[in-house]
Amino acid sequence: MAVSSKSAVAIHALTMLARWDDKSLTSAEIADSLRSNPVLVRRILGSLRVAGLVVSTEGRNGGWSLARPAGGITLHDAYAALEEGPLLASHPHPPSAECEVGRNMERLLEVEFRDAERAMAERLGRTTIADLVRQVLASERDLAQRAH
Amino acid sequence: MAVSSKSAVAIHALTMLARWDDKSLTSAEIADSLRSNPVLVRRILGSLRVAGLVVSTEGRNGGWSLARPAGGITLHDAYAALEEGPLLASHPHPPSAECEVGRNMERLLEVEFRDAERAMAERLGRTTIADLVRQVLASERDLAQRAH
DNA sequence: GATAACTGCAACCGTTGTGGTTACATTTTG
DNA sequence: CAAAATGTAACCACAACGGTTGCAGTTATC
Repeated sequence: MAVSSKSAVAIHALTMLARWDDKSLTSAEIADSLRSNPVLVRRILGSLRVAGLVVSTEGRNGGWSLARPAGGITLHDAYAALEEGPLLASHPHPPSAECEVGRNMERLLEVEFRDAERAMAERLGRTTIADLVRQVLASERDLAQRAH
Repeated sequence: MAVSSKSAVAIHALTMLARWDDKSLTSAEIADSLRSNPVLVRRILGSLRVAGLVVSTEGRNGGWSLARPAGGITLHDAYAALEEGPLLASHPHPPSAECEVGRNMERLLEVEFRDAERAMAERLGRTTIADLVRQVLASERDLAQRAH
């Protein structure tokens, strides 16, 4: 378990905002669904706001809503808004330049790791929040049908 | 920076073992190149041994060597030997089943995250330790040539 | 204008993982 | 036996995470 659950929480929240995009949701409502804490939710949504994915309004009847259509927000957008820096960490400190391998390793690894990250980012970028809402609605439809 | 630098250290060590595979290397020699500590190196190489990537011999003149040809060891092998569990963490605890989104999110996210991880793993699996040794040797050759 | 319902934010807390280190038992070679 | 190596356990400082309390600021409603 390397990457924190912040991205999962963010995607969950974004999906809720997209599912009920006729109104705005409060951090308390989202926290209820997550079985978590309003402050935690506001922290994460705050990062999403900085990234331009959501907007918030203060005061009574305030809350959160999407800043743009759910079809234009990918899972990678959420990930990138929360996780900074490279996914795969290189050496904790520069290796020895006296060693034939040491003086080349950092540079070579950087290329490999960057490509690996890009592969993951590309995959996350293929799914949008709108896709998830569609899947949620489809699941609920199936569930209702099976109840007969 | 989400994934620890253990994988980077492991790949560095494996590349050294492959570069000088006529002899065995000690944890102290590898630690020198990493500017790190022999105990740390033994810890990480210990995991690689469990994964069947390297072998060690105790006692005087002991040390470490590859358990199989460097062309058959990929960067993903090293990564998998050290990092356990999913890369992308899902919810810290199960969301509310009362929420239409909550009761579907975990299952949907698991698919997305697993696919993203697989994309990264696939990329890491394309490069072998032998590839890195070749690149190190090529760099050194260029460097020597440029010295004229 | 007071009150209620929100966001925004700072300050903590306990837990976990990381990188690093010391110390020591064990194994093997010279 | 002595030297050189692995194998481990124990510990430390640090950072991040998930969570929580408390409170200031903002806004709609009565």
